[in-house]
Amino acid sequence: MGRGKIEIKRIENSSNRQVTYSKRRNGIIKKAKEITVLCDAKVSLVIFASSGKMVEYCSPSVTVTDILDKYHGQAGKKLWDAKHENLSNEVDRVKKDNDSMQVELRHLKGEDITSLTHKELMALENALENGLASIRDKKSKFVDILRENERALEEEHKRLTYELHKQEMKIEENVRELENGYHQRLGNYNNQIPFAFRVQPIQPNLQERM
Amino acid sequence: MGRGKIEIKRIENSSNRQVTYSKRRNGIIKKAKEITVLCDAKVSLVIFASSGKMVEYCSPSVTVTDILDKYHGQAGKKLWDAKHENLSNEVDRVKKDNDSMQVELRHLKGEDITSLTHKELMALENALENGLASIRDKKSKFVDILRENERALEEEHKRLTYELHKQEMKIEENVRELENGYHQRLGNYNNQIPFAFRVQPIQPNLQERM
DNA sequence: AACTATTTATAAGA
DNA sequence: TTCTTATAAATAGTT
Repeated sequence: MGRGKIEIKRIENSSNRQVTYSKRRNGIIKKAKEITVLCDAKVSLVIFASSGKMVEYCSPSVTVTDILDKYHGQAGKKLWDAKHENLSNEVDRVKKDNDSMQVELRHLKGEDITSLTHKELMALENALENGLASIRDKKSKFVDILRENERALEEEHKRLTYELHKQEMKIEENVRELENGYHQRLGNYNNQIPFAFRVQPIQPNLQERM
Repeated sequence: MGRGKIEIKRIENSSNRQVTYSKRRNGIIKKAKEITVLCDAKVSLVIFASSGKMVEYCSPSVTVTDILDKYHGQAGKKLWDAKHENLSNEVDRVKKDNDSMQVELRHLKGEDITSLTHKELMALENALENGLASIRDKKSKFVDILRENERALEEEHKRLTYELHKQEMKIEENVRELENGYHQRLGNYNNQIPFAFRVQPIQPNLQERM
């Protein structure tokens, strides 16, 4: 890639060699940066000129630890971590917090999101907020209604039970009276009963209100 | 240097990213070898794919030990700092995660809903939908229970009404009989009444079931 | 260090 | 992954 093709062998002219070194070194470092960004890769690059001068490139987040791990197993990591025990502990602690919150979030959250436009989202947000609010409202009103219905039914039941009981008492009284021969009071008694025991719907509009 | 110019930014398509990684990794290694030969340089090159897989190139006669020795001399401190910085960054990053999750939780609970970003809104939308679904579910179960209670009460009411009606009939019959002078039947009649009108709780566990 | 003719690398498409 | 090929990028040699 130049005016002429070159063989890959040591450049004997020291000045040319120096120039080529400089150009290619920059080229390699540029490539290293690019692959880091383009491909999510991590690069550790160290180049020594024949003069002994060193240049290096490390992707963010790549450390010597990574290289040490390769050559010395976990020893290197442990060595470094020992010096950063506090920091590591904090990382672990906060990560634990993170995990528990992530669990909580996952419990509260739904499926993945398909791509929507901003406007659609805003509209959806409003709709959902309104929906939630009105549902909560509706729910609580509904519950109130049902509770009221229930209360009314229980009321009615008590009343009927009471009326029945009263009825029973009167019957017993009638029996006693009849046995005592007070025939003339039965007519009055009969007139007192029917009103209380008319059969009628208790909550005729209950379905509508739900 | 391809069919089209590309921006140096993360390649989102993972398959393209993998292919590009593979090509460029080979390219960088080739360049490293070339500069080694052409310019008498020494190169240590370690590349980690995002998958974690590592490849490396070291110029002949350069060992990692050599490089580490150099580091200890020239750049050791820098690397130590870099390591420290990485940990600090990680702490910061995880703490940031924490904060954002806390905010998200608050949002899901309906607090601080104003001023949300696009993504937050999308996530919130889903969460709200799920919340709605579970509320509806809970609501409908609750309604079922109340409906059942109501049905039972109406059942009871009907039964009581029926019993009262029966009672009334019998009373009328008694009246007729009394008027006709069938005094001896009243003793039997009196024995039939009490069972039906015992007062008892209709739904003793109603509160629990709500 | 700039310039540019050329080579080389590689993005996109099979 | 590998091959192909049009094109972008790197760079050898020159100024």
